[in-house]
Amino acid sequence: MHSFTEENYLKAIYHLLVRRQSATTNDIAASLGTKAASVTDMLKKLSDKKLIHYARYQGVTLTTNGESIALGIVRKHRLWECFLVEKLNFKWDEVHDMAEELEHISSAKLIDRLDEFMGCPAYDPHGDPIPNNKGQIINQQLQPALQLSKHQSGIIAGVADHSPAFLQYLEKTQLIIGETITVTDLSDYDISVSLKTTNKEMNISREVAKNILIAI
Amino acid sequence: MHSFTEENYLKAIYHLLVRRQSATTNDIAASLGTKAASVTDMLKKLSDKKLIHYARYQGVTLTTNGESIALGIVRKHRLWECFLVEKLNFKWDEVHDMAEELEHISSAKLIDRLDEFMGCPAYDPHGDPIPNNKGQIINQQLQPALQLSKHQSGIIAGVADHSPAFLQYLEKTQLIIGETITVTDLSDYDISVSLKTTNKEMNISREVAKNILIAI
DNA sequence: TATAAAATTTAGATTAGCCTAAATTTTTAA
DNA sequence: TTAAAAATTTAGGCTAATCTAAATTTTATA
Repeated sequence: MHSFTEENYLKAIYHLLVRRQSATTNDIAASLGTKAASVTDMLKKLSDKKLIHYARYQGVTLTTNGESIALGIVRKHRLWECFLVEKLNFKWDEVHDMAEELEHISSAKLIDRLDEFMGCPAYDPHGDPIPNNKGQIINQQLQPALQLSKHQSGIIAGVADHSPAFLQYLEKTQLIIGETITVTDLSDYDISVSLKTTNKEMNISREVAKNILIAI
Repeated sequence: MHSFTEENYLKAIYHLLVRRQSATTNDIAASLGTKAASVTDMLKKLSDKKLIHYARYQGVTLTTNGESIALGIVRKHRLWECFLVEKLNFKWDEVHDMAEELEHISSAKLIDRLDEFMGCPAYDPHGDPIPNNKGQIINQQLQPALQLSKHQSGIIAGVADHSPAFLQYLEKTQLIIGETITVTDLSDYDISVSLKTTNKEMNISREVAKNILIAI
């Protein structure tokens, strides 16, 4: 099959394309914690294998084949996260590193059985959609809570920041997936957003509001 | 931590020491599917890391540290096999290769949670004992069914051959872990062993009888 | 629109793990 | 007990993935 390294490159490229519509050498290096020169080497190899479209100095996109491998990795990552949270009782901020290893377990049969065991979930614990075994994935239309206008309500459906620190903050303040929030105040000169949930009212920073994603 | 390769060497050495009381360069090479020269290279490295006791031309043994790493890998392998069989409904002849990958997932917390989730099983689906999280393992006293004398009974508790072909044969003939068998005939010039189980009587070859392990 | 800055690629090395072929040591057996 | 066979190690090389430093290309800006 493909090496862990190749899989990680394809996944990083996939995420960059989804989140920023482009994947450049430097961006890939930053997201993998390697150097640009190493990325260039790997881009040549992935290009030779027809997993990416690559022209020197021009950035990359995934071929159909490359994208389907990337989606397979994403599927495994997210299904394992479901398992870790729902069956092994891990918190949503604890599972990323473990899933980062588990996503490279190769058996397709295993992942399909795991999918079944988990009841074929559509979303992982962070609200990210799980590709099915054909590589089809729900195209989420979410917006940052910061874009809600005063008195507008929405349901928390995802996060734009997956860092443990942010996830722990949300857990602590009960701003979790599925919760309905209503913006009570939002002013230009104030650095915070006021909102209420089912149980309480609170203030969050604009930075936090930017990273809480609302279903449209 | 340690590389997958190092872990695989330590595990192979552990199994050789358990099964044959010695681990030589050629044996290690054979069990890992590599060449003796490669093994020598790795033995030097493991010795430098104080994971094995190694003197040129003399074979190896594990240090306390090396053995505890090996037992950790064995623990993970066998717990994942339990999970695959009991939760994901795989057959006992299908799980080896998947467990071979899963055993390298590093998180100790994950494996302890998995242990708990599975109800802290003492044995894996093939009857092999599972080390606890302190590296303690039940020392099994088993004997090949071939050593039973005529009219003697015993309970199948393990297998000496883990190959899918052998496991499938046992499955098909219902000679599975926990089954009580009684030897009805066993003669020097006959190449087969006659026995009866709860439901039926049958003949098995001496080769098969040698690989079925009975609790003493 | 030239030129400085930023981004990217190339060149040349390094490390882990593996290999083959040759040399060495140990074991076996005549 | 010594010569042949077997086991093991050494020597020298290969590949994948990484790095730094230097060269090249693109982009931004004065």
